[in-house]
Amino acid sequence: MGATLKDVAALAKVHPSTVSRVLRNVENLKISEDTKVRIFKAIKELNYHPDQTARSLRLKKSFTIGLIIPNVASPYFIGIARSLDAACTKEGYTLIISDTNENQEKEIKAVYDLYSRGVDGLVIAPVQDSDEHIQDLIQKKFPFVLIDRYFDKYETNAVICNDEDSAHNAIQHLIDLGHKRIGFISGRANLYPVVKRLEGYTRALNDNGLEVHEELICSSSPALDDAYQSVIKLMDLPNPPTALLISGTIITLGVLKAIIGKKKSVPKDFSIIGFTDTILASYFISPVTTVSHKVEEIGIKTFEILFEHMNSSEELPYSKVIVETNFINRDSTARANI
Amino acid sequence: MGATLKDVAALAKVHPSTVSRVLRNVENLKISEDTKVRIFKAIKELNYHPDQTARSLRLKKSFTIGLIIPNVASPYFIGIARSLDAACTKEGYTLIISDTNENQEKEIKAVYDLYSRGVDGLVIAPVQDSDEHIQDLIQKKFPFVLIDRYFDKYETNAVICNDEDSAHNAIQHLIDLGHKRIGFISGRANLYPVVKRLEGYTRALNDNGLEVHEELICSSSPALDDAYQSVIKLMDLPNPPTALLISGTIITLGVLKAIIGKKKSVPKDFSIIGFTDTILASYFISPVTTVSHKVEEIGIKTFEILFEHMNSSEELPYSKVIVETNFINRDSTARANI
DNA sequence: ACAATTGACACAAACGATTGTTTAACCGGA
DNA sequence: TCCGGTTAAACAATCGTTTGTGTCAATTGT
Repeated sequence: MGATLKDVAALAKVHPSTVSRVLRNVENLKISEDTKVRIFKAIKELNYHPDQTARSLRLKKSFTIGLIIPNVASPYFIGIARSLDAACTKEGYTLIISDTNENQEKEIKAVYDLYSRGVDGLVIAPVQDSDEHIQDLIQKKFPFVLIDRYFDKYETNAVICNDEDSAHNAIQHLIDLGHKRIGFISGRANLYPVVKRLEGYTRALNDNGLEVHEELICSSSPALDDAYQSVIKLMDLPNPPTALLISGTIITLGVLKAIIGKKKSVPKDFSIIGFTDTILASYFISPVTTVSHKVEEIGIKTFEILFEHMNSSEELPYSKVIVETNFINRDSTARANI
Repeated sequence: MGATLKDVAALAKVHPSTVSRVLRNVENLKISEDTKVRIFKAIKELNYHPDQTARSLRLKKSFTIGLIIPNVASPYFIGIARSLDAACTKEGYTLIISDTNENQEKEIKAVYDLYSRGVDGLVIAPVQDSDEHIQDLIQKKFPFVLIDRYFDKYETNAVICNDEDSAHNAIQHLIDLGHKRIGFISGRANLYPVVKRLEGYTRALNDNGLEVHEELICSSSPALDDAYQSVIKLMDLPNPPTALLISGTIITLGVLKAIIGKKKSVPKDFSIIGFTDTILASYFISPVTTVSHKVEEIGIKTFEILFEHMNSSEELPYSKVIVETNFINRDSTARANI
């Protein structure tokens, strides 16, 4: 590599430890102006950059945190990543993003890989197919924060959204427009947000004295074409829904594809509300009314919690933060034409 | 942290070096089955994970590579990142993504930060406002590959696209449809791909005996609203263009916004061709015909080159790979109505 | 039966930085 | 002159691995 502390020390005719102290600006330690100048000159001359690996080893701290998300192509997770990255940078941390592609094995590998690499903390949006690795982190008292998804069965740090209420409100909106047969399209059914949204959906129907029809609830894979197939099936029902609540950006595209494929239109034939907003939602074939997540806030809160837990000497209680959502109306809903 | 080599060695009643050799499966060194078993048992029991930081320090190799891109929200760069990440994982490398937000200062910081952190190689899509840090890497003989963008003034490893030809073909397509006034909308004009596309644009017009009108060439910032403003101006010209070549996904959205804002439609009033495809382009308000980049291939080629350069003892010549593009017709172009 | 080989491991020095502990030089005061 | 107290900087151990070199016993060859 480049120059080391020793090289700098040799050039400045001092001991490496002195260089280190000057660089770290150690207090209570007098260093003469003269040597300081010599040291800084040597650093410039050799273009010295401290070896972070050696520092990490010695300090047992890497100023690095790991982010494990299921899909880096998702505007939602990328939004969180950007916000988290900004927060990290501000405090001198580097963010390592690991993409699991919704694959549990990859997630487990990522956790242990990043752990071995000595990250100071982890942020995880878990696949939720298994959780022993999460429990292992808990038992190791390793600092981490769950985002978007959560395990009801035990406590952890977490930053999640008020999915239940958001879904409830969205459904209420559709009911207020006169819709009675409302479909629910989502990705993998075991994901925490999907579970909560479905609870909100069910509660809203119940509150309004409407029946829950199982055949209107479709959980597919998060793939566009699977969502497409689900919606085609819904539309082919003898008594198809007139409105849809859709969980996820890519899935929303699958829904649009199906509607267009059937020569129907939004909101004339179908009212739809999506979950997870992106700037792109305004520019879809039909702009889509969405429940928008505050990705900025999620990233900031997440870092706050993680930072606290990483830097506290005592053991802190877990924090569970719930971030509110915004309802963004883009007129993809209309009064039911009865 | 967790258990160390020493702990494992103590439990297995051997010397740490023996554990290390067993783990690394060193050849030419006989270890009895018995001790091997004892060691693996100890590893299991202590749930030992080697400290990569210490390994990196000793080996002067971190099995980590850094990717520096201007925008993690861009489907194009994220596509490359995913492909690169897959290639890295296959070879046991971890990818660190750093987002510069098209900011030169951040890029420089990222380069030195990752360098200090001991990445074994870098992949950079440079902002191209300055390049001393790139020259510094060259001089240090540090392995890196430029992607998407390139500096004509010196040689480096690079994986770029045939932007000049692609633009030429796209324009030819429009000319064949009878268009004579064709606009060119792009982000920052100094970017290599933009320069090359503009060259292709100009060459195509010349080839067909058409004049290049400076007022039809707009380079804005890469922001959606700036592109929007540019197009509004174009449309307000006394003699507006009938077709547009657009460089970039977000910019394409700005163009669509402008067209819709003016109550015009695609391709009836304007034929448009975008650069940089994404799965989303099919689902835009108007599906857009695009020049599609093979992000998969870019990622794979990039890793190949970097891998070679990282692991070669001798000094290798630089590789410059040019990846072809695909023209994806989504009927956002039509015959000019003269 | 004795030297030479080899199998199976231990020892110790690195990698580059940090930090508690010494040391050396200097100054003032008695 | 000698002692105590500062000041300024050197010394040395350490973080967890890796790896060249020793070492000691058992085995082999003659």
